[in-house]
Amino acid sequence: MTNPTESLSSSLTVDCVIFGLDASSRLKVLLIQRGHEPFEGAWALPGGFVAKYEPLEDAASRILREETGVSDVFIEQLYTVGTPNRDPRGRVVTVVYYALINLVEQSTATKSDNKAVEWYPIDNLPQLAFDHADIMKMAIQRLRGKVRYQPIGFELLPESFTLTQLQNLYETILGKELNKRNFRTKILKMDILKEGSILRGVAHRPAQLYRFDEAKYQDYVKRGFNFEL
Amino acid sequence: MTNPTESLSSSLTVDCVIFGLDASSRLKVLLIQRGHEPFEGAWALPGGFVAKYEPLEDAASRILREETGVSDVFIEQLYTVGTPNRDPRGRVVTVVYYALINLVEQSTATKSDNKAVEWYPIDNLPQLAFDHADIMKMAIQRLRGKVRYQPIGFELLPESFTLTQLQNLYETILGKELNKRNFRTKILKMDILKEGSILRGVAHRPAQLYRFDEAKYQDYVKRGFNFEL
DNA sequence: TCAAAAGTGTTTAGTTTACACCCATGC
DNA sequence: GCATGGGTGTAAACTAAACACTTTTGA
Repeated sequence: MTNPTESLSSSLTVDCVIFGLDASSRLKVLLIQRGHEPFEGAWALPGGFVAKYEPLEDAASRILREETGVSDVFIEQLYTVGTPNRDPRGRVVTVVYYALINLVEQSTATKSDNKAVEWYPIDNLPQLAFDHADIMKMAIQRLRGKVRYQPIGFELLPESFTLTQLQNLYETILGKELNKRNFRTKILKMDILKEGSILRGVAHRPAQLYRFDEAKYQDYVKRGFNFEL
Repeated sequence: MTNPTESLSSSLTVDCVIFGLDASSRLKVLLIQRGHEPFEGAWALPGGFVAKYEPLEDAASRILREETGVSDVFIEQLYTVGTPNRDPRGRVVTVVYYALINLVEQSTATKSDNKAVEWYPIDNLPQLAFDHADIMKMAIQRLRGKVRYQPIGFELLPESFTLTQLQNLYETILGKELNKRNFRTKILKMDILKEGSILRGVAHRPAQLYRFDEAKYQDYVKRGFNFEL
């Protein structure tokens, strides 16, 4: 039952955990160094206020765009934190989103408008401000869980990718090695990839490029198919 | 980056999707009939305001307790909705939680403090107020997804239960029949149930009662075990 | 011709699926 | 003794795991 006649004044913000995969299949996250108290000098997740009539997800997309110049990428709500004293200045409720982008194709123009902005590998994060370390942990956990039964891994890769790249991605996120033979057999048997061109100009046997066939996948889903790796 | 110096005044509420399993393995949800505009007469999820210094989950637990008299049960954040016009009276941001309780053991004392309160089977819901139909859909989807890879189903059953009850629960939530033989083999092989007494006084072969062995489960989890059904 | 990564064959162990059957009880 | 769930045996089909091997390229 919602009765907003007696309204609570609190700050509503949105933070973004922006995951990016670099050229060498390292999973990174975008952090911003705080320029003032509290936590001056510490690194924090990019975030900002939700405007008066702004949908939450729009706010998240806006922040993502402001910090990376990127739009039209995977973005999804992660969790809402509202512990009363998480910000020393007063009560702040923050809706956290996470986004997945590819660092090679996207021009990762981290507009350095006099703020320090940095991509940090997720296994080597600095000290984080507020409760952002907890949030990070949650985000990674969510990514780990979700990547296994939803085809979101493709969001981190370039449009066209090799099976080895895909496997590296899964190995990075899941934190364990996978058997090449079995990985290939399994993913190809799902029949949700379409073949593209051949990646030439490498000092070894050229690889077949694939892209995720969204339409085909949706079709299979309708018929009860479940992605699972 | 959170800087609450310029603060947005908006209403922050918490709603609860309270799932309950009745004696005949029907999955139900607790709804409240609205006594005033907007949506007067329509059914809605129980909810209420977050107090000034109240943690979000405490608010959810409080509402759950107020409506059902129940505490110390499974409760988890589901999603935060904040579409600008979802409440005709102004902007309301709602953090939705879902809870799992057992309707047989818990005294489901739906304190009828002059409000109409009702348990509705999830496959036969009335017209819902606000965007609560969307929220319900999300909650069911989450329950469906989560029940397969987290041992949360036990939260809906009494402390002691038979394997048939457990299977019925899974069949209800997943919406499909499961093979008795295979279900039993699989769940017992996980070795996370401990045997209890025998359920006597029934007009058929008495059943072995089991209870979920939380400690053992946590132990297995530490060693990399993943619940999966 | 060699290094490096792409890509394939095949065996074995384990799991899932499917079906059929027996068991213990109250009425 | 029969209806009603509780509970088990087992064969066949399918997957997963493991390992070793061949292929194609640039330098």
